[in-house]
Formats: sequence, structure tokens, C-alpha cells
Amino acid sequence: MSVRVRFAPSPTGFLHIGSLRTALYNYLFAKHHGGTCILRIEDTDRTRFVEGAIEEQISSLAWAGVTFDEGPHVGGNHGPYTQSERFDMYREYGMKLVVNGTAYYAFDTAEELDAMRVRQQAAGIAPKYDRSAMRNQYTLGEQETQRLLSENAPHVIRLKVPLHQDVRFSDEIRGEVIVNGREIDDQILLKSDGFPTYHLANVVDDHFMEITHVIRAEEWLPSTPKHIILYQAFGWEPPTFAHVPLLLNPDRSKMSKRHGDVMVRDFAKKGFFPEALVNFVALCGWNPGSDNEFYSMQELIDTFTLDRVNKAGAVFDYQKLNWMNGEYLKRRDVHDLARELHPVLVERGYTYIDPAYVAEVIELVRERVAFLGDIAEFADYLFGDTLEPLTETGAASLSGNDTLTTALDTFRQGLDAASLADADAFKGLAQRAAESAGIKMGAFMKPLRLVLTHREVGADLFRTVQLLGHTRCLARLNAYLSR
RNA sequence: GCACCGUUCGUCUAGGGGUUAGGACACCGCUCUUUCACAGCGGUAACACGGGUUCAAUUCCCGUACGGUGUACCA
Repeated sequence: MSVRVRFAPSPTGFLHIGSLRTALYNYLFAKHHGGTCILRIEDTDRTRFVEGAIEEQISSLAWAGVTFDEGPHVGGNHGPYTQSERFDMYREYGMKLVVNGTAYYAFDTAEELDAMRVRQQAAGIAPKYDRSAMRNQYTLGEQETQRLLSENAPHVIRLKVPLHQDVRFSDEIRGEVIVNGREIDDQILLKSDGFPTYHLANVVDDHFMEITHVIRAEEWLPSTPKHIILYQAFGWEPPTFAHVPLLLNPDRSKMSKRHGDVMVRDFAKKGFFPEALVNFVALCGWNPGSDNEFYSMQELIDTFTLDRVNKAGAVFDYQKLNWMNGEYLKRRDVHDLARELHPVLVERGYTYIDPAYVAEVIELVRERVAFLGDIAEFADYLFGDTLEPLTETGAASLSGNDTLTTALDTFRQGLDAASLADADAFKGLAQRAAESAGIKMGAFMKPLRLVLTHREVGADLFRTVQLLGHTRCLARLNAYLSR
């Protein structure tokens, strides 16, 4: 049987980085096995629906390179792929369970349920639907139940959990999991608004969409026994489950907004390369058993297996992600990068943005920054005519030093006299200028950089001079010397 | 509280009955290009604890501790 997996987000907002990883693992697993990766929208909670969320999530996924073979946006022959469009199915299958005695009607109000939980907490017992004391099919009797139903009294359908039975399943990542039936709540399957809960919809859909492997976040592990019971109640074969570990905050709680960016769109906006993010996130909780840390999507597909997914949650290390992005910056094709950087340079109003020139600048400085966008800022003196003002300490280090001024002036005259073209020639010129003024080369380079770029750090100085060219160097030297 | 899941350097991880417990990020140091960086080299740093099993346990088993998740008419 061919592998079929699904990623099933709910349209409640932007795509979370943890969701991206779950989607990625599904995608990698499917592609590794030549299977099918399906997108399903779980929009059964009408109160949390966010307009545009589906489109945003799909585009975030596509940005990262995760695409789907079936889904609301691409079709497929197991649709519809949006749960709200499958509304009738859930009612139908929920009713089948009522008929076969594995689910039942309940009429409790929210207040009654709250009161029940308060009572249970006060008594020190686990909050759980009390089938024998609440208002339901069993306590009310068939007649009263039918009467309430005929009156259209608000009601839900609950799963009748077998109390004296261990529920067991084998998780691909965690192994055998066994839970006693008495620990499992009589979960609501159909809400009073007629919509299914996640639990029912998920099981019905996974069955009819012929899902073979459910790869989802660990937070679903505690409710999996309910799903197993549902499969049993329907007489269906459950899929294989694999619960992947959570992405964590530095304090080891579930990764959330409080500690930094968590939405995929935020990472994109910050300038992360999708390849770097995917590479990094794939390695958070999985690794192929090799020291290599760099994987293209195809290499991930080739090497991904569930048995190498870790059990423990992984703290999301932003610092290491930055490093990885820098590595991609160093490896990417400079001309592609120049093209990508172009709009930023235009926006900043720079004049020296010829593609070939920009590529040279990128080549020169990219090993010093982690983001492509940083280059515009880092090397602004190479893209524009005007310099940012000197810092106070920079200005102070230049002032009141006549020999330095002499050396700078000598360097300027040398530039003026000859048309030098390569970095070594500029270096020779600088050496002679320093020597004739009687200062060390080392003492000359820093001020020279300062005058030419108004920065204390930067790429190789003489390559910088070369890229700047005679005109701009002269202009800057003159501006300083005649201040 | 109860249930489930987890625990190798600060972080991501490799490993696995007998290893100098490996790599990466971060951090520190050194070297180098007569500058700042980059790079290269080196360093600090881990098997949560207690019992078993075994000739031998970080590795297997059981507890404990700690942490996480779940405990909704949310997903």
C-alpha cells in the first residue's frame, strides 16, 4: 500500500514554525516513500476562524518548499479537503456510533459541566465527564432522550469509552503506549452547533482519505487513545501513528511568541533563506546519524526516516539558526544573491548597484554577515556616494595627528597621480605613504579605513579601495583632508 | 491532582554493555594576513539520581527526581 500522509492545520492564524516542521516531516516521509502528501484544513471551530489564514499558511509552506499532492488548493480525488465542506459526513458517522452503542446523547449545559469539574476538583479527583450523574441518554432514559431530541433541545454526542479496557497502540517514535480506559474522557464528538470536534473529524477524514501514517506533534499523544477507540467503534483499521517531539522555548516550555519569532512569515521577513530554515528545523529533533549539517531538500527526502526522529523536545536555538543562514549566504551563487539584494539597494536609494558590481561587493563581504539584507547596511559605503557621519571615537582617533594627515595626503597624491587598478597596487601605495610619513602600516590602515568608509571594521581594505575606485576614494580623502 | 511522554556538554545532537563519550552552535585562547574582522588551530564543558542484571553499565530493567504535554462543545 502506498504511503499517504496529511498535514492538517486549522486556519486560526499564521503558520507556526513548529507546524512547518511537522508539515516538513510529513512531506519528507511521503516523498521518501514515493507517497502522497495531503493538506487538509481543520476548520471545525467556527469561533476561531481567521480570514486569509489558509492562504497565508499555504504560501508560507510553499516558500519553505513544502508542497502538497492533494488539498483544497490543488484538488485530488479524496476531497473535499476542508472539513467545513464535509459537514454532513461527520453527523452521519457520529450517528452510526449512537446507533451501534459506542456514542450517546448528552444535554448538559456549559454551566452544568463547569459545576461538575468544580465538584470533582474539590473532591480531589480527575476532571472527567461523569456519565452516570450528568444529563444524558443513560441517566435520562430513552423516552426522555427522544422527547428532548424532538423538542430540538441543545445536545452533543459523546464517545462512550469502554471503562474496563486498556487502550494500546504502537507509536513509531515512542513505541508501545498503553492507557487504561478509566483514564479516558467521554469526549464530545459532535458539538451542539452540529460541527464535529477534532477527534471525530480527524478519524473520519483520515479513514476516508486513506491516510496510512499520522505524523503529528507530541501534544496529540494524550488524546490518541480516544482516536483508537473511535477506530474500534467504527470497525476501521487505525493508521500508524508517529508523534514528533515539540519545539521548545529556552525555558523548555512549548515554543511560543514570548521568546522571539515563531511564525514562518516572521523568519521570511527577517531575511532567512528558506533552505536554511528548512535545513535547521529538519535537524531539530531528527538527524541522519552523520556529522554533516547541510542538507538540500532532496537530501532530506533521501535520508529521512521516522526511526531517527528523537523522543525529547528540542530547544529552538535562534543563534545557531543565524549561523546556518550565514553558511547558506556563503554558499549561494553571488549573482542570484545580487539579484535578490537589488530591490533593497534600490529602496535605500543607492547609486552603485550595477549587478556585476553588487556581486563583487557581496563576494567581498558576505562572510562577515549572516543575512543578505545585512550587506546593504554593512557595505553602504560601497553602494552610495555619501557616508554616514563619523562616530565620535572615530573622529577622535583621527584628529590632532600631523604625521597621519601627512600619510593620508601622500596616499591621496599617489592616487591622483596614477591610475591604479588592483588591490596589491593600492596596498603598495599605502605602504609607501605610511613609510614616508614614518608610521607603521598597521597604524595607517585603521585611519585610512575610517576616512574611506567611516567604519572601523570591514572587509579587506584594499579590495574595498579597488571596488570604491579612484573617484570615490579621492573624493572621500579630499573631503577629509580639506575639512 | 491525575494520565501520558521525556532526560548525553549552556543549546542541537552522534554513540551505545568494555570509547580518551564524537560533531555543530555559543564561549575562551592562539596563529595568520604589517588593521578590525574572516579563516585556521586549540581549549573549557555532558551521560539527572538510586537500586538491580552483568565479569563489565552512560548504554538493559525498576524506582526516584526533574521537566514537558494533556486533562475544553480548541485544534
